[in-house]
Amino acid sequence: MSLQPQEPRFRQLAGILRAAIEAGEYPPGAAVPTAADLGQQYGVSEATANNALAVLRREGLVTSRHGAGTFVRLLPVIHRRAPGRFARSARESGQNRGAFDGEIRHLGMVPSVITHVSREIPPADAAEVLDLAEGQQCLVRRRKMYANDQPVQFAPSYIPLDIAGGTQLEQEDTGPGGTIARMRDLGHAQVRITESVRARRATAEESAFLQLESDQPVIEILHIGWTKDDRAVEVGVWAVPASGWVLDYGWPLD
Amino acid sequence: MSLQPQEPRFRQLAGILRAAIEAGEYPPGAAVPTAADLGQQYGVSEATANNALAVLRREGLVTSRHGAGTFVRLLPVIHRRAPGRFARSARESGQNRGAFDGEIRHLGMVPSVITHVSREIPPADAAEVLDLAEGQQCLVRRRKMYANDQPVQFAPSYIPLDIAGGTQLEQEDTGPGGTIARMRDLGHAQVRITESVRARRATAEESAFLQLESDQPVIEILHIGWTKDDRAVEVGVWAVPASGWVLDYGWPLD
DNA sequence: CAGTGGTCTAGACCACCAC
DNA sequence: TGGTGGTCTAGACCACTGC
Repeated sequence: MSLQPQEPRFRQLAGILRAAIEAGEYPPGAAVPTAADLGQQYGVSEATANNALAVLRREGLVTSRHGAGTFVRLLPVIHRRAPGRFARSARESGQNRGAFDGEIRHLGMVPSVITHVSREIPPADAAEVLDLAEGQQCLVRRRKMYANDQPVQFAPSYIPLDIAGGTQLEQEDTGPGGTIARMRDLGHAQVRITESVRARRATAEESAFLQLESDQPVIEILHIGWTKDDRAVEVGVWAVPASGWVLDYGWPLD
Repeated sequence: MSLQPQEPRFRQLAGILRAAIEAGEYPPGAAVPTAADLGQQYGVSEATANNALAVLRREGLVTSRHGAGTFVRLLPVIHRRAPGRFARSARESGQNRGAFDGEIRHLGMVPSVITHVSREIPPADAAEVLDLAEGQQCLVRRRKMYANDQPVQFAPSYIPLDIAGGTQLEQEDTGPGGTIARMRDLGHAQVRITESVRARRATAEESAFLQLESDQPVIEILHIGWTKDDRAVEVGVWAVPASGWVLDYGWPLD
């Protein structure tokens, strides 16, 4: 098989491989041919074949293990149902992990979450939303979420210390109903959620945890919980691999 | 200035340029140095410098004009307020363009929209949501949206012909309140909206219109309008450059 | 140890732009 | 016509993997 000169060779080759993967010729977990093999087979240099594989890596369709090979991604796309997940009914099935649990189990995978709690100076954007003075600490609940032990979401949340200091919110396990229920108990009931979604390159921390290679972007969900007097009392700067998730939103129309 | 060997040179160089751009050293619209200049200055090959520029291109931070140079992107990030834009109050300021108009003008830019109406066989995903038989046509309202004459959103919407055929929905101008108001007049009032957001690579059509180079992904918004008997009566498969937009959602908490 | 991924260089070629 | 973007090759080097 040979390549036409109209579109760049590496892009054509990426297209051929993409089609083969989507057709199931290389099932999830399987190794795709090495750059050397591809170059041989399609009459291009190894560098060009590598370039084609890099395209697929950036799309999240394959992952490469240095020295071992290039493999079709294992994880199916995860759907996240946004408004529903924070409803009281969803929260009461286990500390706000109910929604994530369901979404992952629905795909036949085993979910797990590791929460690490600390006090830190939040990143500038979170500090601004929380209206914290420069350099002021807050509570950080850093959740790391996995499906079948593969990292799928990095979800740090920031809560002001005047609300959370010394309370159960500083425990790893916040008990039934999760942080939202505890904040309500403390007199800081959230009545409104906003989420701002964007694609951006990953931070070093996100990249390390999510095992992102090359230049795979993430989708950032800037999650904010508001009280009835419009104070932001919980801010989440959550990141998922851009290629691996679909975010579902819905609302009634007047 | 020289480069450390720990991180790949092209990535370090991309980081230096990114910092310079964000610091305003190269303001929007300005040309960044050519690959040859960068190679000279930082002691790397031209190919490596080009690779660094490719990183920034994929991030949407710069755009290249073949034969002319590489320039810092002109457009600021556009915020899209999702639930509010479809409320009756927003719709009544001019055929559903009220929300987009406001968002662009808010950035000090001039919005414009070109609508093209036709009958076509919709893409498979839209056909499935609309519950159309294979090969069956529907109405397509293809909206192309610009800010300062630069394309920013490609927004085709699909409506079944048993609803839209021969009605004002087949006109380019749907009148006050837009398609939602006309569908209500026709007895197909939408009572609920869902939107599914994902990042993916652009189709050929999207790529051509949005002038996406290299492998810039888009954010797809799969917008669905539902009637009270849970029929999907309007499906939009809308695409925006992933690097140029923030999507804002919000909802009340019980 | 050989195979593989990943980076880098030098040099080449072509298309396109501006002058 | 010269500068620039973009692609491609051949060849090199190193880190890492699995045997």
